[in-house]
Amino acid sequence: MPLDPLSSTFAALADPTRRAILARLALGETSVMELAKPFDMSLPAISKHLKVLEHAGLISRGREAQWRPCRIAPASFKQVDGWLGNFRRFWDESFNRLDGLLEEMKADEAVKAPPRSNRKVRVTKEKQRGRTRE
Amino acid sequence: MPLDPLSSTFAALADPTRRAILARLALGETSVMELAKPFDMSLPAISKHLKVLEHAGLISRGREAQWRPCRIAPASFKQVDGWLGNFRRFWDESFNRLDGLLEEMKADEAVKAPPRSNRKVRVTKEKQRGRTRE
DNA sequence: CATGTACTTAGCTCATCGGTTAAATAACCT
DNA sequence: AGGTTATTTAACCGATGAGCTAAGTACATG
Repeated sequence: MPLDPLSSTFAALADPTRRAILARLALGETSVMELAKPFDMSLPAISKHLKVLEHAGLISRGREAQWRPCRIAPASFKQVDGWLGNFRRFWDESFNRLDGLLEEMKADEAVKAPPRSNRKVRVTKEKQRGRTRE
Repeated sequence: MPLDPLSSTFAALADPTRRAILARLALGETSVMELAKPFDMSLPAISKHLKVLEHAGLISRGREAQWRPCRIAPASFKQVDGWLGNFRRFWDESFNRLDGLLEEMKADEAVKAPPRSNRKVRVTKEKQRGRTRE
């Protein structure tokens, strides 16, 4: 019965109302009432959607007096992107060129420049998104 | 009744069996029988899963004699990644540094090197993933 | 303390989903 | 033609999911 995290995250994303809520939250933290406004739907329905999103790790909630403000939670988004990365080579042509490019950059760096900052090393590590396995 | 494309794609991804099938297909095109082997599940069940994946645009299928080989279809993956891109700033720190970095690179390039290849221009355009709106 | 505001929980309905078995279809191989 | 292999369709079942209304909880304020 306890669905694995990735499954519950994808399930949560499979609903347009919930994706719209996330889109709203991308603009900033807000209350349940505020989130409910755009939808022609009862408040309990929204409440359920929020519970699903929370359970999926896509949002987190605080409490401020009688309000329960919601905000985007990064972790599950990151996990989804990580999973998606296993397939990135199928559709992102620049992804396939990236290894070569990084090699070239590192070679350039090593020969012609002292590490005047660590930014390029960072790039080699951080831009290699989407290669982690499930 | 006709769910929007993004919803049916996410729904299709919300099942571990289907994600496992996709993982297998990432290794290469193969038949239904082959795909079914790892699972303790009837063949019709697999057939249904494949139909869901196909409907979601995540796979496409050919026909070769009595086999109906399946392969990854890029389009829906790309769409998911595009949608996810709207939220990338919440979890990918390098994403926030990317604009600055690219500016710096272009500046460097313009001053110190003739365009011995177009690779860096390409990067500025193609690495700006995840900024399209739904 | 009483009332109002912001939510959540409970209990219901109906549709969809993931699985089953049994039967049908399709293409190949004597 | 008749059999084997690969895959789908049909019909069913139990569980889950999205929506509703009505009632409950929590905090704030007059």
